Amino acid sequence: MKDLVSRCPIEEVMQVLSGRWPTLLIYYLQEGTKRFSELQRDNPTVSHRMLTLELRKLEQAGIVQRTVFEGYPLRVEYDLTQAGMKLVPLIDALGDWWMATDDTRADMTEEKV
Amino acid sequence: MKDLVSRCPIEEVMQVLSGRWPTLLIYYLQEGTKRFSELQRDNPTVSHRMLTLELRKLEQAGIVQRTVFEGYPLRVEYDLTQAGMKLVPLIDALGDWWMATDDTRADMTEEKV
DNA sequence: CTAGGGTTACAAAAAAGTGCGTAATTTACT
DNA sequence: AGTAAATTACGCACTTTTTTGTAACCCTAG
Repeated sequence: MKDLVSRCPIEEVMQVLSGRWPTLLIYYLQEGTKRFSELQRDNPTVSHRMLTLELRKLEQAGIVQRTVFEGYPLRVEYDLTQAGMKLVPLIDALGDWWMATDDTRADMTEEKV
Repeated sequence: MKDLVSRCPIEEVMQVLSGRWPTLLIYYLQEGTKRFSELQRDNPTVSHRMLTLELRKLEQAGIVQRTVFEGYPLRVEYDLTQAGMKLVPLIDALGDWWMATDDTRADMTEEKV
């Protein structure tokens, strides 16, 4: 992520949501408060490092709230913020659009015989 | 883009829309039919390689229609498909959300003094 | 020594940029 | 008239940049 001085809101929001993890994390956080390790379990293929990086990015973007509970072992909880929750239906709408346009699309899943 | 066998529509749609160019290209194509070179002019920083790759991806995803007019110099036109046009308001909604949540966000644009 | 939630340095992989080549016709120059 | 150059939309190979993964280390109470 370089400049983020794009003047175009769509470009900016896509900079946050682009990639494999952001929408997935939002999806899982939609289920409720989650701890770091729960998110790891929800998504076994994300590396430890990516998970921290992406959560930080979402936090900076005001989508995710990070709460640290001091004490040992350390506990950190993640939730969607108000803004993050408002984003959920928009992302869902994209998923719905994708499913609805299934037929109009060259099948990208199989044709690699 | 590796497998795209994700079973999750959101993951799949994000695989198409992720990155800097897809939404931008959709935005410019929304203005009407464009030729390759026009899109290049609309967006001076995209390399011709990326432009071809991204347009092909959008074509495969059923978002963009590519029409070749034989003859020399070769002419190729790009438009949004019906499905592509339906996607536009969803992307706009993301932009609106981004602007609306401007205040709830750690300022990512300046703080690098 | 473990758990939890990291950070950091280094390495591998993926994505993006660069520049040359191509086609057939038109325009430009001499 | 003859040759050179430009045009359009790429493809291909190569290099650079960016992103992601790996592994090691940190901290502290129990």
